[in-house]
Amino acid sequence: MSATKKSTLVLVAERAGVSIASVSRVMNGLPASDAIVERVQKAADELGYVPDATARSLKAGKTQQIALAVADAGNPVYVAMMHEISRVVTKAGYRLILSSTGSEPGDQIDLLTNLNRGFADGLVMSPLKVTDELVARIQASRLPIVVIGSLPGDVEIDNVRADSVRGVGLAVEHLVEQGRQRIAFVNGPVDTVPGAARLGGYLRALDEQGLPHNADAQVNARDFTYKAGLKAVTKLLDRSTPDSIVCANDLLAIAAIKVITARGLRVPEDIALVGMDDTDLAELANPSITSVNLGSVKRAKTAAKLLLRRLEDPDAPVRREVIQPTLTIRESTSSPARPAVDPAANPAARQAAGETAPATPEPTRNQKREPLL
Amino acid sequence: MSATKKSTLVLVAERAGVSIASVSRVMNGLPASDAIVERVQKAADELGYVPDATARSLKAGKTQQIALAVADAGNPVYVAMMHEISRVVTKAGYRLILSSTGSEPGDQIDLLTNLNRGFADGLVMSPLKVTDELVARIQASRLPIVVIGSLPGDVEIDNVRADSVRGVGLAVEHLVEQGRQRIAFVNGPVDTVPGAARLGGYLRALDEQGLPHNADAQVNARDFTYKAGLKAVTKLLDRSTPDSIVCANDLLAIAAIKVITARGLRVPEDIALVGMDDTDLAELANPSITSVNLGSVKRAKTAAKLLLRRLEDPDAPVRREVIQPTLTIRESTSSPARPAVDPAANPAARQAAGETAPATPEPTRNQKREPLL
DNA sequence: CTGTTAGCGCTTTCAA
DNA sequence: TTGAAAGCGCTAACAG
Repeated sequence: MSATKKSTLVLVAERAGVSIASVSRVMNGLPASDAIVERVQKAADELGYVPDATARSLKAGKTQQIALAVADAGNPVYVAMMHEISRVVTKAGYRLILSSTGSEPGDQIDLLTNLNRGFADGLVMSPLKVTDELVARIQASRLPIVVIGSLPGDVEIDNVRADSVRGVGLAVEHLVEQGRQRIAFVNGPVDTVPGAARLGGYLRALDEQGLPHNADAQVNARDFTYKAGLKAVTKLLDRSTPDSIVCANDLLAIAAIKVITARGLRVPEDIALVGMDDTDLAELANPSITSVNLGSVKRAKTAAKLLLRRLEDPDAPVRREVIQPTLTIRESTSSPARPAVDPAANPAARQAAGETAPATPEPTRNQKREPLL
Repeated sequence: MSATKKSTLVLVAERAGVSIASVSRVMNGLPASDAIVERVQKAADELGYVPDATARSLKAGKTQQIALAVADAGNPVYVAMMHEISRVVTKAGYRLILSSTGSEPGDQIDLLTNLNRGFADGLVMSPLKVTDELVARIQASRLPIVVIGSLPGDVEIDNVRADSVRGVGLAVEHLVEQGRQRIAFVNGPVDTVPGAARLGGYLRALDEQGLPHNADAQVNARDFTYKAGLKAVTKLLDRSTPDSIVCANDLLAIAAIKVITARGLRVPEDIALVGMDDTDLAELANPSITSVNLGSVKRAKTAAKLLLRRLEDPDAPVRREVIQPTLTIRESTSSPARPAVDPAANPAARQAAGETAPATPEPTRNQKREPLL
């Protein structure tokens, strides 16, 4: 299986007939006479010597490793962020350690304790739930930590977050512009940071648009997954007839497509759909999903850079960055350009007009309205 | 930002009034008198002492870290494998280092050199392309390496692979059973290990089924991505009229759905579809995609365990495992089972049967067919 | 049972 | 310029 034994400074020094200090200098490009450089290089090559990372770390007090902790590793948006962080820190000469944690604050706290073992020089984390204790622990940490996601008040922690309130606002505004009035909301758990923020954004956006709040038009999935989304959307459609839905992430939006089309309704004609996170899934979906881009990649990149900055300057002032959202418009909200305005032939327009049922019978009506699930 | 300075064995020893050896023993649960245990524990608690991982590593010659190198980190199947490996090694007390590499063998070779720096105890890798040099380097590696994916001949490297030839066979057989005869194949690059294997499987399966080879019915996407898939499928449909397509992975299959529906054709009625890898995407797609499960999670798990085994027994015999594929049947190949009841009256049932539109004209039909792209 | 001591492999004064 | 030597924080002989 394996081969040549591991070679060390000492071995190289012996072979080159110099001191270990000289070998070290040559390996690090420090000044040395040509003669020594040459002999050391030769010996090192022959022995296939490469400096040991652990020994270096011990000596330097740095590991060149950065840890990443995300709660919901199954969500494509975190995968995308992970890749971006990996890219940035690798370029800076760091290795990335994946510290999968559960979604509970306790898990993250365990991780913080563990971090003190010094296996990494810093941490990027994106907690789904933030408790006072977690915040306290982060602040008390000996190692630099950058948090992705909203943090309460004015805690002095390097932080980069999305403006998801504004993000939901963009979604709602867009739908209103498309003539939608009954805008439902499929959220994840509201005891999570994103869940709470997105709900707040939804309610605020309704107010801004002068639309009424309607409890029946809101539903919370058990978590931010596709499966939970199926249940939530089913529940939603069982008790209300929205002309559009804002989903708190793209997975929930995909679930919405499934449920909607399974009921014989169409996206976007009958129900328009906006997702959030603007992950690859939004593009892959059929129809593709208009999605609020919360700048996940940019957040990831910024977070990584913030950490690198603090690593080289521990006394730099704390930075709290907010990434502005944008809206990527796709098929799920593209209003069908209908030539003649015959409400009966166009359920979306009909609903937009605030009419729940036409006075005259209409062929597809019963089929479409019939509750199926 | 930070807080209490780092505390070491020495600090704890001083505070407890004992030797550092005693502290070490207590921290490691080695025999010690109750009195000492108590005093050390107290001192350690007060100082918030946790043993330093780097120092331990240097002493022990082990890092408790495992590196993972996958070429195509964007592909959901690798993400799934990553999670599984993370799960398994974490449970065994290892940290996982993500070593993203490019798809070229050169990148992987660089990584192997780097591995010799000893930042990890072992490596799990899944190279997209395998050259003789890469194989040689793996064999010459001082550290245990497990390769996920096919390896040439009988090289003595711990290895776990999928039987993708059989996998494609399952797909083709299934389609034939569904009455499909003109089975096209959308592959990725054939200069990759999976690309080559899947092509081989396709040709062989055609032979076994007594179906003719048809060059027009085969196309290779530039890579295994959605985007490349769009192009490839477009090209395919421009020059042939298959009644079904086997796609070399789920991303390509999703691309196929897009292109097919954009042309006003239906999946599965006009063209049935089988993907490969059986990722979450296959379930999320609309219609959901029948997919060959190549045991990615099981492969990942097996690979991780193989590595752990070798870590504790470097002289264990080399193992080469093959994971058998299965087929997960979903909507994209479900033959429309027409119920006695009038399908038009029940859209959900129609959908569940995998039928997007009935054969006979029906009011909403045209709306549904309307291509959105 | 407990303390002393010698390294793990490296970087970095400090002298020469 | 080069070498000798002192540790980084820990574990594991080895004495006592």
